[in-house]
Parts: sequence; structure tokens; C-alpha cells
Amino acid sequence: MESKKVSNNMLARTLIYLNYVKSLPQETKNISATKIADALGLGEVSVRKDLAKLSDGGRCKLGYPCQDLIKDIESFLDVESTMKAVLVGRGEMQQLLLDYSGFETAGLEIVAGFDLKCTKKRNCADKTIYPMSKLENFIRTYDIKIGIIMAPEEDAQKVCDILVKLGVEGIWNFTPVHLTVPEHVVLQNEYLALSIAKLRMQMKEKQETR
Amino acid sequence: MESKKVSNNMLARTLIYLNYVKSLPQETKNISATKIADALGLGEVSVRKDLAKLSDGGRCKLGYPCQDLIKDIESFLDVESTMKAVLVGRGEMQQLLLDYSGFETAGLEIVAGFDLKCTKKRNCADKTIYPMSKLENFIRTYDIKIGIIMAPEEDAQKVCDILVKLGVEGIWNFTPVHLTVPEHVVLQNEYLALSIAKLRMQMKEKQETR
DNA sequence: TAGATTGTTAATCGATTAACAATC
DNA sequence: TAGATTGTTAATCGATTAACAATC
Repeated sequence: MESKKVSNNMLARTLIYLNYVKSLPQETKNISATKIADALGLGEVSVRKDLAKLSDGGRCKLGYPCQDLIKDIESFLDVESTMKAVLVGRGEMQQLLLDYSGFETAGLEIVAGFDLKCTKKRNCADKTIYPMSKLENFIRTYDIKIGIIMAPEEDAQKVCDILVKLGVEGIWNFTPVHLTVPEHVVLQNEYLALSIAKLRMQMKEKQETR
Repeated sequence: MESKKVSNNMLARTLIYLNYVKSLPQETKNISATKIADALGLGEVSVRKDLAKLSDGGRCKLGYPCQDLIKDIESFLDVESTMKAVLVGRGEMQQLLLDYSGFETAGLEIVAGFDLKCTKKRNCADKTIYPMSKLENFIRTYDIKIGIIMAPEEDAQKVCDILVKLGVEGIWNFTPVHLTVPEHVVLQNEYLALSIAKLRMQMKEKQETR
């Protein structure tokens, strides 16, 4: 399988397709690129091209069989296998992610939380939050590959270093800190401030053109 | 002031510059595009071009005076004025955002939370979470322009409609639902599943090339 | 056949990169 | 002057869009 480079935009669109096709009523047997594009407000040709790239179930006049398309997208995104992750951070901050169910459909399971400050384990949603002293053992035992960082800024790099040392291969960073990782580790920054900036900028543009 | 269209990528980089320049030690008087590029692992020419676009304080051989640069970036991002927002969702999910201090530097203040299920107000961090019945009055009183949605998927569109009806001009959507908003409202989707997909895809690529 | 749709090939657009002139 | 740096102009690259042929 020649895995061509997937552009960021296409990856984003693909997730949106998956979500949309899954949300269609059961009785919908087929769906066309045209309809998807209309429903989601995307360019028709973009959608057609994306679908052609990730599935060959397209049939003239009919479109794609919904069930096949879902399978093809999931296989394209490789979300059939779930990766396990731990979440390291400060107490209050973790609640959201530990509780957010949307991750599992994206192939990520947050197994447990780790708290920088507390020394006693406690529960949150249906997950357990442990003190940092348990981290090493936990990662080794459950073979965790992804670490999520939600620590205060001043601790972020330290937490990152610990996770890398313990063998984590991917870091999902929610702090605004620019982390340094060795080359074999993948760093994904979740820059929430960027979304705010985008939102504000668009609102400003809209106001100006009125 | 001719506000040229800013590309998404440049906007993202700009936030990173701001963060980086702010983190420099006090005694650093000047900073050059070259040094920023090196420190952040970005292309030198990109950085130079970005800085030229948002500031004219660049001096040959010296670079940019840090303080001026910070001011220029902040003015470019228009973060001097803070916009007020409310956060509507389910109890556990809100904790993170209500507690996250990083937003204020991006010009966003989450004033209060609203809970779809609870009927009694309570506190979280130093913010208050109200029942939905108080939403209308609150938005009107404080002239809230941004609504953040963290509701369960089935409630998302309903919450969105309510916010729009009450006069909100920007929606920051954390649910995976594809929301529909009228043309005068700006919708910013925070698609966390995309980050997971990116992270996983990169990790996969790295493993394959080993 | 006509129409809806796919999928491909060519054209356009925008962003990044490369090359270079200007300046202190 | 030499070197570091800025800022601009031209070249490259990639993604989107447009046009069109193929198919059921």
C-alpha cells in the first residue's frame, strides 16, 4: 500500500466526511460527493477527489455505498486500532479530556490521568487519576505510546522529558509552551489560542464589511 | 489600514512568535528573524516575511526591538481588547476551559459557564456556572458576543440556535457536530479529533521509516 | 438516449522558498 | 570595508478549481 502524503486539509475534511456519513439515517444506502459537498458547504470537486483517493467504491449515478465508505474512511484514517494514552497535568484541567467521549471514535483511549500536585489517587468520570510517582510503572505495564500534557507552563517541558524518557512516542501538547522533543518523538501542539485568534479575526472582518 | 488577508498558517506562526518573544529574558533587547527561525525550527525566510508584514521596526544588523515587536504583534492580532464569552455545556466538560488561563492572553475572557442539566448555580475555579434559564438575561446584561459550545452531540445544534438567537456573533464549537449558523455569525470548529488523526498518522509514518 | 455521477487531466491560485539587492 | 541582517522580486511547489471524458 503506497501511503501518499495526505495534506492537512484533506485529513480535516476526511474526518468531517466520516462524521457526516455516520450521522445519515440508516435507510440511506448511497451517498454522492455532490450531496456531501452541498451538505457540508465544501467544494464539490474537492470532495470528489478526496473520496476517490480513499475509496474505490464510487459508482456512476449512485455515488458511494454509505457502509463501504465509512469502512474505507476508517481504514484510511487507521482508527480501527485504538492507541492508549495517559494525560498528565493539573487536577482541574484534566476533567474535560478524561470525560470527552469523542476521542474513542478517533482511535484514542485515555487510560488514566496523572496529577502533578496530588499525592493520593482519586477518580474522575470513570477514570482514575494517579500521583506522578505511579507514572513510570503505569506506562511500562500498559505499554502507553501517547502522552497528553496539560500541565502549567513552567512544568510542561519537564513533564515532556519524563514522558519521552519513559518511551512515549507521541506527545499531544495543550500548553502554549514550545516543547523540544527528540527526533523519534512526534509532537502535536493543540494551540487553542489560534482558534481564538481565527474566531476574533473573522468576527472583525464581518463587522467591517457591514 | 488595509487589512490584507492573513493566511491561517501565518496566523498560527504569529501566535508562536508572540509566545516566544514574550518568553525571552528581560535583558534581550533585540531579536532577529534568523534567531526566531532557529529557535522555533521554522524557515528563516518565512519568519522574515511574516515579521516584515506585521511590523516595520526591523533594523539591519540588529533585528527587531523585542518590546516593539511584542506590541506590533499584539496590535496585529488585535488582542489588546478582550472579548467576553460564555461557555455552555455539560458539567464536567467545562472545568478545563473555565480554568485555563491561556485564553486571556489571546483576548478572550470566559465570563461564566452554563449547565444544560443542573438547575442550581455553583462555582468552578473562580467562575460561576449557572443553569440555562439564566442565559438570556446574562448575555443581554453583559453584552456577550462569543458562545462556546461543549454540549453533548445531540444538544449541540439546539444550544447553537439559542446562542445565535440571543445575539452572539461568534461560536466556538468543541463538539464534533457540523453546526449550521446564519451568515452573520462566525463559526470556529475545534476539531480535536483532527489532532489525534495527525498525531497518529505521523507516528505511523515514523514507525514505517525505521 | 439523457442525466447523474465518477474520475482524470489541465489551468489557476496562493504560499513557500530561493536569490539578491539594500542598509547599517 | 565586511558582515549581519532586512526586505523585495522571481521561481517553485502544492493544493484547489475548472473542464471534460467515461460510465451506468
